[in-house]
Amino acid sequence: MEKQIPPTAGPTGSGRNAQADDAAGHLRPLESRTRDMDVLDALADMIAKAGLKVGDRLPSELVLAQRLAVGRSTIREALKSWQSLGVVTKRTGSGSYLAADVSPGSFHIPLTIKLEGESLLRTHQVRRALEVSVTREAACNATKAQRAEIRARYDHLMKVFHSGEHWYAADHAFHRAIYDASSNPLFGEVIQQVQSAFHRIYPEPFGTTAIGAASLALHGALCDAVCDGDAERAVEQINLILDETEKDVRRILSTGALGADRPK
Amino acid sequence: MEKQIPPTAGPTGSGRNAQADDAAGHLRPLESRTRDMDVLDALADMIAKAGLKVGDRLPSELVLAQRLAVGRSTIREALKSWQSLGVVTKRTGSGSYLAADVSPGSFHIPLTIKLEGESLLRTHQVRRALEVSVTREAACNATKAQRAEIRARYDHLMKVFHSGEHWYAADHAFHRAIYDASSNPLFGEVIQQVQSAFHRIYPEPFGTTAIGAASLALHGALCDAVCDGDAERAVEQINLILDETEKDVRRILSTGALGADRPK
DNA sequence: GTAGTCAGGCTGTCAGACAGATTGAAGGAA
DNA sequence: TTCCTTCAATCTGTCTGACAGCCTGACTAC
Repeated sequence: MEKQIPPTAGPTGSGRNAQADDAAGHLRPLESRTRDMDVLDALADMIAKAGLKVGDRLPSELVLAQRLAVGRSTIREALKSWQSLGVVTKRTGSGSYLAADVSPGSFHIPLTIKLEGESLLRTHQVRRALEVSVTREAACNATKAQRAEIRARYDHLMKVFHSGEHWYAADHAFHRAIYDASSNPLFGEVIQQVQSAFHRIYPEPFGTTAIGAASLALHGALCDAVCDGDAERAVEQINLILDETEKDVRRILSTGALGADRPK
Repeated sequence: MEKQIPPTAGPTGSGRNAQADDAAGHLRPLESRTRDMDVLDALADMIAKAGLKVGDRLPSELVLAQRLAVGRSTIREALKSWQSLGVVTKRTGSGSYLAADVSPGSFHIPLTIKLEGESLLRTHQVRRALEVSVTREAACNATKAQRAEIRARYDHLMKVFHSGEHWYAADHAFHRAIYDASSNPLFGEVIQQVQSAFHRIYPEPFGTTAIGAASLALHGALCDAVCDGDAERAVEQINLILDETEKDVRRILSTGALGADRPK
């Protein structure tokens, strides 16, 4: 609560030699280039040039070490970094597989979340804040093709729902179409990551029982509003949908279905 | 656009053997317990029991390896994980330092962001969505002590500003007090992480030139509104503040101060 | 009190080794 | 032919030992 910037807190020098302190205040700790970082840069370069896609296998650690002329430990530490950041997945005895886009200029930040009793509700509130914004943007800025895509996704969701199959993926695709239609793809990224955190706490697809014709109707209204470019009505609808979800979350919380869950 | 869940995509089985697919849909890949994870669990336990705080130094790798009866490589890989997740900071020749709270039940998710021309603006838009919500919550739910804290932070900011010293830390502390006053600490976490991404793209404290009496007045109005519990006015003020910031961002973008920046 | 020097501790990196998992191909059975 | 078993090559996970370079604190000189 007190020291916001533990490292490099530095000056705030109050008194003598103020000018020197002031000058030092403009300095930032220069990151000592370690070897792992160089390895990661090289790998990112390799991935781009070789055109590796998500799911593709990377060369073995031994090969990478020999090619880059570094020890295998260094390669392993570099890959460990990417692994914990979700960029690659490692399979013992098999290899390392690309799990996210490493297009030049994409980077990764870690997000720390405390898991407490009401964390489900909290992630949901964060989601709501973002969903409202992204829905408004989508309604205002979507192109014609994007509106068509949204409608197609909704039609598909409706079909899947009525067929009695799993609606989860279709619902996901529908919402994702809305994220994509907003001019800011970052919203979708953050929402999906927050949702993934949500589902890491409570793994069930969740809502399986509650979704029904009512929810589907809300989705339909949302689809119409976004496609019509009616931002206010769209926001209203997404809030209603999120209200339903929140009701589910509260029900889960009250039944205490969430126990000694220890992620990671 | 199609496969939302690349790993474990599984069923969506359309047709025969639907029930079997249905059952499999409830399965999730069980993470093979590797040694690093056990090490991290042990470390988290140690940190909790020893009461280590942010900034404290962890035991040396050698000591940890001997105590846990594992090789130093294993310790190093575990710490590498935490390092890339921002939980610890490593200093060559010195040791590993705790950089984030590892309270039992906190976990971390990676966030992938693509860095493009307008990414500064995009992170700012995400921040706005979250700031608006957190400000509203803070205005509605803050306790008396929290309101007092907010006011104290503002007073401090004003003092620092008028003294001509660096206002960056004080401004940060002021906003953070508002995050803390909302009943949902997750907002603050996400905002700060998004901001950290922002500053990784554009490292300057930024706004150094633009902040002035006008911005300070806006902060004052925000402080008053939150302390009065006037949510609507508070939201209005935070939007005005963010408008100013956004103006700065657009100025930076237009001057092309952002060049071949390659984070990580 | 400031600056130089030095020893001990610690991290970064490498090489070599081995167990266990995985995979794809060879070979045998139906 | 097709399916199943077996097996060897490959790869990751982990450990050990080693050395260079950085950091820290203590001691010393001015």
